[in-house]
Amino acid sequence: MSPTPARTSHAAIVAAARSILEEEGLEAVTMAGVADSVGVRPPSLYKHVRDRGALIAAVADGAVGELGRVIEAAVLPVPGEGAGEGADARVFRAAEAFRALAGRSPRSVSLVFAGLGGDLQPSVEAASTAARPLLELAAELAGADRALVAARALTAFCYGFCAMEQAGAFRFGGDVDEAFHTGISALIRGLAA
Amino acid sequence: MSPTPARTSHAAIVAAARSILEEEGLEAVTMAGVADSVGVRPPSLYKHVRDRGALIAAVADGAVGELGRVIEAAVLPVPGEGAGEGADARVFRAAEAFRALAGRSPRSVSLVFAGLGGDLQPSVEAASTAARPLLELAAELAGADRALVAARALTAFCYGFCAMEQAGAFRFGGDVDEAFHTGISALIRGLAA
DNA sequence: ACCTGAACACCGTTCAAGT
DNA sequence: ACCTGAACACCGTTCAAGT
Repeated sequence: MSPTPARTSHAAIVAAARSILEEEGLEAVTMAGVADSVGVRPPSLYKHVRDRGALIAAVADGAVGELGRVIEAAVLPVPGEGAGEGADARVFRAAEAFRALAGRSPRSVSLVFAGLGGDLQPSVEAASTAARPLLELAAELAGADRALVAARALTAFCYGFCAMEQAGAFRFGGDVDEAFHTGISALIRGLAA
Repeated sequence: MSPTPARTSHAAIVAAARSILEEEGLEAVTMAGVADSVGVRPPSLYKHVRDRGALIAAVADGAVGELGRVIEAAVLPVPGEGAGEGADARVFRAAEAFRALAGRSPRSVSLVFAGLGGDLQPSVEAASTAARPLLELAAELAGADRALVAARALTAFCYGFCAMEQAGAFRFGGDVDEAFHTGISALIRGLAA
């Protein structure tokens, strides 16, 4: 029926863009490069995405979704722990999961929080579903009235630390793992007070 | 003597690049735009800077220097405070100074810590002289053996928070000032323990 | 010694033309 | 309905030619 069946798809294009982003950096996600990677010519991409900005925002949406799922899984109380774990231990695990994802997909994570210099962010819907598990846990840790404030502080620390780590900003030697663990523990302790 | 006197300079070029960075973003700092702004043609820039990457690294060097001076000033104990201030109050002021600079020059600050997606960072020398005042103060706060770890945690929180704030990542309402103050206070309290 | 125009390979994006 | 080549305005960078 259709005169020309689609030779690619929105999903394939976004996936190609994300893998180029991680492997070569944001300035390498080029309409020509993405087109090449999905096997069409650059102008064809415009049948599936509005422009380069919208494509990058779609990548950010995917990344924030993955971050939300990773944190949601990390936050579950581990079974067989007797009376159940404290919120502090579960926040610690969430922070470790954040950092592990940042280690695997550093540029996607930067894209989510800092837009990497552009102004394309994930959609508010994607961001708010991703944030829910941490917000609930933050309420347990710091009280319902301070949940938003506590979640923001935790996220800021994790993002800032991981962004600096991945950018190679810790250049004076020393134990970077220890700095992360000391920092997140101090923050948790201070927020629980 | 010289057949053609210089019509611009390294300093003027870096200053123009920085102001374009802050006003229009990193992708707008273009060799053509910078050349136009200092009154020469693009090829002339290559007599003063190696290439666009080196120019942006020079902007990062200037920004990290300014950050160091701003923190150094904020960290001085205020005179006439009786027995002298605690390290906690002075760290709090340093964090506020960081955030104030990030409010004035958000893209320069991101450039310093995250390279804004590229891999051009400030030089190690510029970074280490800028870091010195905070490292000394961190030693007072957390003990000499934990100074580096504490300084890294404080910097990560400040940078992460400010980067998110400037990127517009706090989109669920609430009081952003309160989140910053609560977070930095919690971190200071936890690190002092 | 510095500046310039011309040139090169590359961008993102549009559009008329193909199937 | 989707894909394509050609075209446009723009990048960064090089280089021979001017003064």
